[in-house]
Amino acid sequence: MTDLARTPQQIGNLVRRARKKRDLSQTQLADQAGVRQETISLIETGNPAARLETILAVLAALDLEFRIVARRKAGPADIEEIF
Amino acid sequence: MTDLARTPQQIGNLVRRARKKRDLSQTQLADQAGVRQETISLIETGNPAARLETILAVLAALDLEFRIVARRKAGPADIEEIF
DNA sequence: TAGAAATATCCGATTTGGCGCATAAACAAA
DNA sequence: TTTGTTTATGCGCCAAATCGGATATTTCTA
Repeated sequence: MTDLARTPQQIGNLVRRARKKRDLSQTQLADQAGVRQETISLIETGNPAARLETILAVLAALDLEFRIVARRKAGPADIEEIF
Repeated sequence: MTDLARTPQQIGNLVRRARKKRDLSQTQLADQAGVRQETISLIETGNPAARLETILAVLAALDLEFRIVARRKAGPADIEEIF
């Protein structure tokens, strides 16, 4: 599992994976993050216009957080992100 | 400089710092990111409702990127973020 | 201190998130 | 297949981002 998050799609995929790893439904995650199930669905499917604060709330609910780092070349471990 | 990005404010601060380190004006950064100078201003001042894709575009223009990691306790190095 | 450069604000228009509420569609299990 | 769960959509609404265009306002520098 890569933690590279360059696109809304990648972020959505990571959120979905983290949620499932914790055995949470979208509704449960939505409750914890203080948003609606619909919003989780949109984020996981890569909604590019999601609000920053919403993403942050969802990550926090998953015990995750963003880190800002220097852009690196996407390596072999990131191949999955291409498709 | 911490790369912890839990709030719109922290993200805004990091963007501003990275921009200045590269000696770019908001207008120059805005051009590179394909947004308006006003938008950069809003992001740097911690606009919580910024669009995800806008943030990503700005980070890319600064050769930065998000990484999603497990939430950690904010340590001494993150004190600045509190104020 | 004057003038320029940089940043913060404002108007009107368009677009869209996220809300409440509701339901359809997809999936899994019995 | 049937039922229950989960996820994706839909409608109307309000708030706000972002845009084009422009201007205050703060900051720096010559």
